[in-house]
Amino acid sequence: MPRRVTIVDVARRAGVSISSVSSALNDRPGVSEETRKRIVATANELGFVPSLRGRSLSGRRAFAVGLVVHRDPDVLELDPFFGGFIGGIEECIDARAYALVLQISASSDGALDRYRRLAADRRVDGVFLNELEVDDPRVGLVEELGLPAVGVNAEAGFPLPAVRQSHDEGIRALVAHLVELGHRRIAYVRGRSEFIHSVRREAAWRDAVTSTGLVPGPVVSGDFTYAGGLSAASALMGLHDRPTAVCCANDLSAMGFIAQAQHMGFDVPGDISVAGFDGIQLGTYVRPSMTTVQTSPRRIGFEAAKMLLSVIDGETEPDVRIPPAELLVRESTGPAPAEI
Amino acid sequence: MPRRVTIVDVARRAGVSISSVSSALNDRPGVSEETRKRIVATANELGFVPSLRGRSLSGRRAFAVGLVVHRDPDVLELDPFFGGFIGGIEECIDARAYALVLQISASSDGALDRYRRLAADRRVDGVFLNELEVDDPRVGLVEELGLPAVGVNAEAGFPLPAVRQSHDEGIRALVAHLVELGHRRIAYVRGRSEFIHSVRREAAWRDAVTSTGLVPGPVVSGDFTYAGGLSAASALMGLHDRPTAVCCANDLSAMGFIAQAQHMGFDVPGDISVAGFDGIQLGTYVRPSMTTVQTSPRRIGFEAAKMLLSVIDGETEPDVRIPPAELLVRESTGPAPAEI
DNA sequence: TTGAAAGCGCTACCAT
DNA sequence: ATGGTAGCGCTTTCAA
Repeated sequence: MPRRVTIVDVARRAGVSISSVSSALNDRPGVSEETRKRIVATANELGFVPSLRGRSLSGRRAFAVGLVVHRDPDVLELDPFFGGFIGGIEECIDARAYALVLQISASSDGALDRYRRLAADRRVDGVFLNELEVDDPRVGLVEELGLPAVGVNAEAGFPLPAVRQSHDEGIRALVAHLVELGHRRIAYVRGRSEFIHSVRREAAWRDAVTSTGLVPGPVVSGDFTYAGGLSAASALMGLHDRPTAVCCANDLSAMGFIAQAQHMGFDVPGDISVAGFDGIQLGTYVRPSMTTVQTSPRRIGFEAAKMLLSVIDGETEPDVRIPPAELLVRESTGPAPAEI
Repeated sequence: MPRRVTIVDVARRAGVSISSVSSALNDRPGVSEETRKRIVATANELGFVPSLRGRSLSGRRAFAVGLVVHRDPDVLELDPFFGGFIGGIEECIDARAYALVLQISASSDGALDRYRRLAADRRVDGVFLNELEVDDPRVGLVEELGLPAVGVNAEAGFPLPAVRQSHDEGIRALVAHLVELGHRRIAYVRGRSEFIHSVRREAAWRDAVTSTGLVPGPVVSGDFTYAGGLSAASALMGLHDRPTAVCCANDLSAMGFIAQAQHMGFDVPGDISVAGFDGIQLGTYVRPSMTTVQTSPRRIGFEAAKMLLSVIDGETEPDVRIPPAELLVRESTGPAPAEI
């Protein structure tokens, strides 16, 4: 293993001082164009790659950002959201030679410790705050730690810079679509109410239904899971005045709902229209293919990363809005049954 | 933002030299028990957290390991495997204060560049080589880069240390299970043949079938995807001598297969028994619940991380074998139909 | 047992 | 425009 080429080697070879090399390579003023060229050439010739560690220690930067995923150890299959989200982050930070440090915290309280350690070790220059909860303790924590952070799909009044994709328009369009199909009893399968995006989606559904003059149908919990969707269907489809359409908080629970409804002998969408939320790949292929509201995890990741890097650079960033999630009509929604 | 507490502060406060502090805090010999205690106490009192950057620069360690996930940008929903795998890695490395750097490389050739950058930046001390392909170029690359690496589910003769979970026993048990149920025409839905685990599973299936004295049934591609499973079912179930049972390379394609078979009017498992591979959560809930061979991503991640840390420490590690993947009989497999 | 000091590789400031 | 040099915070010899 040959010794690493350092800035000293470049300086010596180019016949200049290391400070000139540093300035030249970082596009800082104070070097003549001529010397800069020579230095760059020498650096290339020698295959010089500045040491991240040296830069980190000196420049007080980790050149990395952190994402803490809060998942139960038992349910450690990552949400479909994360693939795109992380892909978007990467797409952005890679161009600036940053890296992503991923942490998975099994226990709920453990998550906060991860942020503390990340900060104590100065392992990252900033973090993403996603899957925000109501009164999320992380907000206070990052402030206390002095850790730059950006929120993802935060509620209004969120004290930190945040990127948001509105769900309201998509949900409104979905409800309008259902109403147009003749549905009058539209139920909702909610997610876990500690998450603000869960609360927000439900509120959007309620508003949308109400604003068409209808009374919101029954609401049951679906827990964002397939199993939750199954039991939600059992509950709703057993009702006396059962709904003719149902909006689910995410695609996974919608898939469970459809499976259980079919199992109970109902036709989808003949007897019951079911819509999901997220726009996961699978929804394209299942039968019936799933009507959903498609979000943009990749775009969100990209913008959040861009924002985080700016915040790290000390800029005060205005919030960013991603174009709203859009309704995707497929086969799981159809005309309301004539009678019931 | 108060200035960070450094080793100098601790040394001064404890009335010793910084080298003594370093030795004491790292459990190195050369400090009396008495001084060590005093130093530890002072460090705690001051809330001293050693700077990762200082340690990195001096100790030539990044205290991080890397995982490059190779995914198409369009299919950026992470494989269910990764959740558990990453969880296992974390569980292991967290105890040693290492962190995981995750990269997602959109393009195929880009993946190799990620390893190069990771190595050039000395951003990580080692990497995981997973989803190994036949003649995988990464093997030569990490050797050339001098980057410590461990393989995950590598083939025999793999030149680097590797952790493996045998699939053969599970697949053999699965085939035995099907044969016992009276199946004689057992087909296979393969994954993408560039992956060695894909090749390996198919070979295991073939061996298992052959060793029971039967002739292996038809093999079609399922691409590891739900959509692939759909088309595999179209192909196989349209055959004149169609199989009565089918083993799929993974759960996702099995789900697609089941959906399409049902759509074509076949009963699962009445007309066709379908088995998956992986043991993803969803398989528990779908109808019929899925017979599968359950792997241990978390355990694999844990052992791979443990091995990688050892390799980084310069130890020569023997390969590790995880207990074999086990057959999980559920509802998607049943007695072979009497006639056809 | 203890401590001084030399790195590690860079950035940034201050002379020249 | 250039170069010298003092950090950054730690580990690791090597003397004392």
